[in-house]
Formats: sequence, C-alpha cells, structure tokens
Amino acid sequence: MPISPEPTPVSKRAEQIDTASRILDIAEELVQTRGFGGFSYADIAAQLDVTPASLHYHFGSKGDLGEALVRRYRMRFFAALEEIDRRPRQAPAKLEAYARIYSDALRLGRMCLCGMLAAGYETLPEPMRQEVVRFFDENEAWLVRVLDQGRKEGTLAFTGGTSAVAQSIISGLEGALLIARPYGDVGRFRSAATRLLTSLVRASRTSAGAAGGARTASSRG
Amino acid sequence: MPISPEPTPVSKRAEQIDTASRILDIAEELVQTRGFGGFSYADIAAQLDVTPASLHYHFGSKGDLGEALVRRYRMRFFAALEEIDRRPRQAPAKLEAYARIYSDALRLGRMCLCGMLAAGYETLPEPMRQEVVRFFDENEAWLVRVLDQGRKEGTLAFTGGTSAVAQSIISGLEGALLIARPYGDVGRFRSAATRLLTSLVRASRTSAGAAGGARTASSRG
DNA sequence: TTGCGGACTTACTAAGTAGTTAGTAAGCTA
DNA sequence: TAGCTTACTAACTACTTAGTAAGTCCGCAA
Repeated sequence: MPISPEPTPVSKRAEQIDTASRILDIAEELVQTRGFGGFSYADIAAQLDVTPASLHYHFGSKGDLGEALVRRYRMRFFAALEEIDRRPRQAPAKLEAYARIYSDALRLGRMCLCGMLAAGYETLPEPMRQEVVRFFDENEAWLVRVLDQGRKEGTLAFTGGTSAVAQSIISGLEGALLIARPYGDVGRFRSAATRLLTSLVRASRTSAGAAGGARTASSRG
Repeated sequence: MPISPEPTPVSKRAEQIDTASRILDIAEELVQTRGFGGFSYADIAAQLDVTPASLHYHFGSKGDLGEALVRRYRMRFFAALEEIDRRPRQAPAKLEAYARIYSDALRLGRMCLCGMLAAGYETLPEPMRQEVVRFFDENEAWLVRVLDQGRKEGTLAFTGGTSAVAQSIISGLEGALLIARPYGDVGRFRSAATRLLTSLVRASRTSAGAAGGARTASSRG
C-alpha cells in the first residue's frame, strides 16, 4: 500500500487473496505505526478474522514474519526507485520523487518501516537487523548515483563526499518523518524535506525549473 | 547521565541514593535503547535488586513512571540549554553545543529519549504524548532564539522562516541519531550534523572560526 | 518503649504473550 | 477413491505483563 500501489496479487483459488500477503499487509501497517514490539499475533488475527495460531502456519515465528516483512518492503521500495530511474529525469526531480515516497507514508499516518525498526533496533532478531541495515545501504547507493548524475549534469551542487550527502538525505527525511508524526502534520515534513533538497540544487538562472520542481513536488500533499 | 553530569542527589538516609531517581535512571536508559514498550518492571527491578512490585510504591503505574521520566528529561535538557546560554557565545558555537547533547547520547548507545518516544507515539498514554510534544516545541523555541541571534550578529545565514529552520535542525539531528545507531557509528552522526549546521553558517573571511568551530565540536567524539 | 510511617517483600491476580499440538474440512492429483 | 496438501481451529503450554493487597522491617520521634 505505501510504496507502490500494490500489484493486487491474483489468487489461484479465485475468491480470496493470498493469506500470507494479507498478514504482511496488516503487520506492515502495525509496524509502521506502533513498532515491531507494539503489536501481537492477536492484533493481526483479529483483523483477518482468524485464530492467532493460524498465523504460525504461514510464518513459524514472529521473527520469520518480521524478516519476510522487511524483505518485501525493501524489494518494493527498490522497485519504486527503479521506476523513478525508468524514464530519464534530472537529479532534482529524482530526489523530489524520492522524498514523495516518504511523504506518502506519512499521509497514511505511517513512519518508514525501516526507520521505525531502526528505533527498536536493539530489540530485533539478528536476521531483521541485517535486512534493516541493508535497506539503508541500498538507499544510500541509489542516492549516490543520483547525486553523481546531478553533479555531472550541473543540476546539483554540494561539498563533501557523495556518500556523506546521501546519508544526510536519508537521515534528514527519516528524522522529518519521525517528528512530523506526533504533530500529524504533513506540512511539517514537506517543509523540512524541501529545505534539505533545495540546499543541494544548484542556484542558477535556469534553476527555476529544478528548485521550483522540488517545491512543487512537496507542496501538492 | 546523558545530558548533564547528574547532580548526585544527596540521600537523607546517608548511605543510599533516592530510589525513585534510580528507578528513573534505569528506565531512562531502557527507553533510550529499547523504547517505552521495550522493557518491563522486571527489567528495572532486576537492576535495582528489588521486587517488581516495589516499583509500584514509587510510581503507581507505568504511565506515571513514563510521565515523570519525560518531564525530568525535558527539564534537564533545558537546564543544559540554559547552561549554553549562560556565557555569551556566537550562534554557531551554540548550535555546535546543541548538537553535542545529541552525540553525547549516541556515544552511550542511546537515542534521544523523546525521539524514541516519538517513534512509539501511538502507543503512549496521553500525558506522555503531551510531554513529548512540549519537548519538541521548547527545543524549537530555543533554536529560534539562537537563529535570530545569529542572523542579527551576522554569523548565520539562511532563507525561509526561522521556525522552519529550527524544525529542520531538530529533525535532522533526530534522524541522524536514529540512523547512526544501527551502525554503531558516531562518525556517521557527526558527519550529518556538521553538514546540517555548516549549511547555516555564513560564509565569510572570518567564518573560519565559526565553521571550523562546528567541525571541531563534532570531531572530538 | 512504644508507636508511626516510609520502604519495602511476599504472594498473589488477571490478562496477555508467542508458540505447540492434534485434529479437521475442503480441495487437488494420480 | 486413496493419498496428499492447504489452511485452518480448539485447546492447550509456559511464560511475561502490569498491577494489588496484606504484611514486615527498621529508623526515628515522642
């Protein structure tokens, strides 16, 4: 639901949608709003109108569920990034699209799944930890490519290492999400995201499109 | 422990330190590393070498404990900010000292208490929620004063509203803390914090002290 | 010395936690 | 139609959770 518009997995048994996916959908929302320790099997089972025990049929343990959850989230997230890369765009537009992934979550009252898991990192089983770190690493790698592109095409300007800038984008957006949620205020996120991204956009006569693009992107929520 | 060096509250009964404070100290560390839902009375009791039930003597409910915890944290935090204001400094040095409060927590492997609580905001009892929001509001108010000072004295330069900039500093630092923790890497926080703050420091011939100050501050961890 | 109150402990409860077990009903396949 | 798989349920275990109630210990003041 949050990242891509959900590919509506067609059931083999005609009437009902794959139960494992529905479990993950419900768990995803619960993790993004309450954290991994903030819900129980009973919460998922109640929404599915099923016994808690039956969840163990699909996912042996809560850790297994969590691992599957982060993996699916990570893969969907990068599918969305590939979608951004699909048609040729300038770097500022890509960053703007990147930020929109975050604000889309916030609009549903959700934190980024991996941002939420980062908060409770110490309480996570090892396999989940690895998935979370991998999520951030791959985000960084994608951003580094966009930043390099922007530098080459002259649309972005920044000092310091590309990795450091990529990291500051990730942490800036995650932090903006974290703080905006208690206020229930998407505008608060938008404002911080716009500041962050426009500080990278190269100021020039022709930059109205680029900087303006970032503003446009984040002001449509 | 995290913010100010703890005023070692002298006991009335000579030998032992006030138990309520010790409970809060232990709870504070647990919340900052695991979240409010990530520990139980048993965890605190074990560290205090006391029965879980006896905690109820000092704090009627877990919510009461949490409320007292955030209130104490908030008050200590602002005592630290007043300490920064005490001797006259230029705005960049104040921002640098502000960032150091965050990195001090990270050095102990801790998240900002209110950042952690912001993640689990939906799971908090109402009185705790109010304390958390108040923490961020008062942070913003302090930062606004520093930003105004910097603008007047010519050490800071930024576009847009002062509140928006203050908010982006808070969320930038909270986010940097959030992401740095899974990596166990203070340098990662430092790098993001330095980028964030130096982007506000006015570039000039005499700015070596200011910008350099921010760099110095965050490179001593 | 007696009594009082602060700071507990012992012993409990009710509810919730993940997870296990054996069994069932429906459908698919050979 | 026999044997298998899928997707469960009912009933449990073992444990943890916050919270309660009643009683104990101990220093201190009258």
